[in-house]
Amino acid sequence: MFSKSCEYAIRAAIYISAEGSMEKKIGIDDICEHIEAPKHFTAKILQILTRNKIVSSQKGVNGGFYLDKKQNNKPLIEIVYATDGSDVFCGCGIGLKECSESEPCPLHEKFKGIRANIRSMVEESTIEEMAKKLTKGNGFLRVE
Amino acid sequence: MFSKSCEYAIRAAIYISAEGSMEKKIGIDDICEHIEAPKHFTAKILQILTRNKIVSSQKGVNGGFYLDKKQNNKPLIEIVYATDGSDVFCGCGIGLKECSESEPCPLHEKFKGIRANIRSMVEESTIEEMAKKLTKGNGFLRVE
DNA sequence: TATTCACAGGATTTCGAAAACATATCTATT
DNA sequence: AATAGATATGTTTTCGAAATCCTGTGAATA
Ligand code: FES
Ligand code: FES
Repeated sequence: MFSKSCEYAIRAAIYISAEGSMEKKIGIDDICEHIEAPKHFTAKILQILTRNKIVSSQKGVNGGFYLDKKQNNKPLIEIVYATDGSDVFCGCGIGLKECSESEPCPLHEKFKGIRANIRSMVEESTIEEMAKKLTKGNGFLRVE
Repeated sequence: MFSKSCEYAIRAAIYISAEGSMEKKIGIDDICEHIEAPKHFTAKILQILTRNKIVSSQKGVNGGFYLDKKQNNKPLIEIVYATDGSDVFCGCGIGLKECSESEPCPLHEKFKGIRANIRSMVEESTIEEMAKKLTKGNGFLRVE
């Protein structure tokens, strides 16, 4: 459904939101350990999020990643767009070059509802809301 | 969501159901042209469907693929299981090693509903029903 | 101002899904 | 029985996502 990049991106953003702040920036090693993701690859993905102003970063000593108030309130869909583009929300469920109402695949009617649900899921969930689950102990970003 | 193999498999099965019969078997070239899929790769996938008794095949002159009455009534989920396994129906939405109720990811509650819908979609749609859309002109397996 | 820490960014490698190839096997037809 | 036409099967190649490596750049601190 989502690419690995996107999955890591969502997990990383939530972790940074839960653990970090303007005063307490989170380093890449810390992030990767807690979300169980490959370091260099994750660093690259965080670059993308930073360029898209979804997370903030600070170079140098005591540097790291953090989210400001505005960024905390962003919905997850922004992360999906930044990493995977809009394909998830408009592609055909069984691989037709394009999904259309005029030449729909046999699954189209049932699938477009699901696609809309996926969109709602990431559109209506903010990074902060997800982070709150972590803090409360109701959510996890890695298992074991 | 589904792998390329699975997408081609679903499209191929529906096409065979719509166009073929015990008397009129469908060849690989015919199939690939009408569902716009790579020939050799699709042949390999049809092997899998044949081994899993989802489609029937006949070698030799005038041979090809077809579906008997029982096979026509099978739900698409059997194709998904044969090609992709059960991961789609039980994996975590943001890539945790495993999805569990005891250590759920922050998206778990919202995602498991979507996952169930995907399952219903392929569980409640039979190959024959999908094929019927083609015959009626309400469904397509390739665009342009 | 020199040094060190941590992110930024380009270049490269790895790995598995996707695709192509080559050969074997089976069957209707002559 | 020989042949031609079709699927079956094992092997190899391609390609892009995923992951790594290496160097550059900015900021804090001593
Ligand atoms: S055409 Fe397949 S989902 Fe719309
Ligand atoms: S743990 Fe992520 S979907 Fe269940």
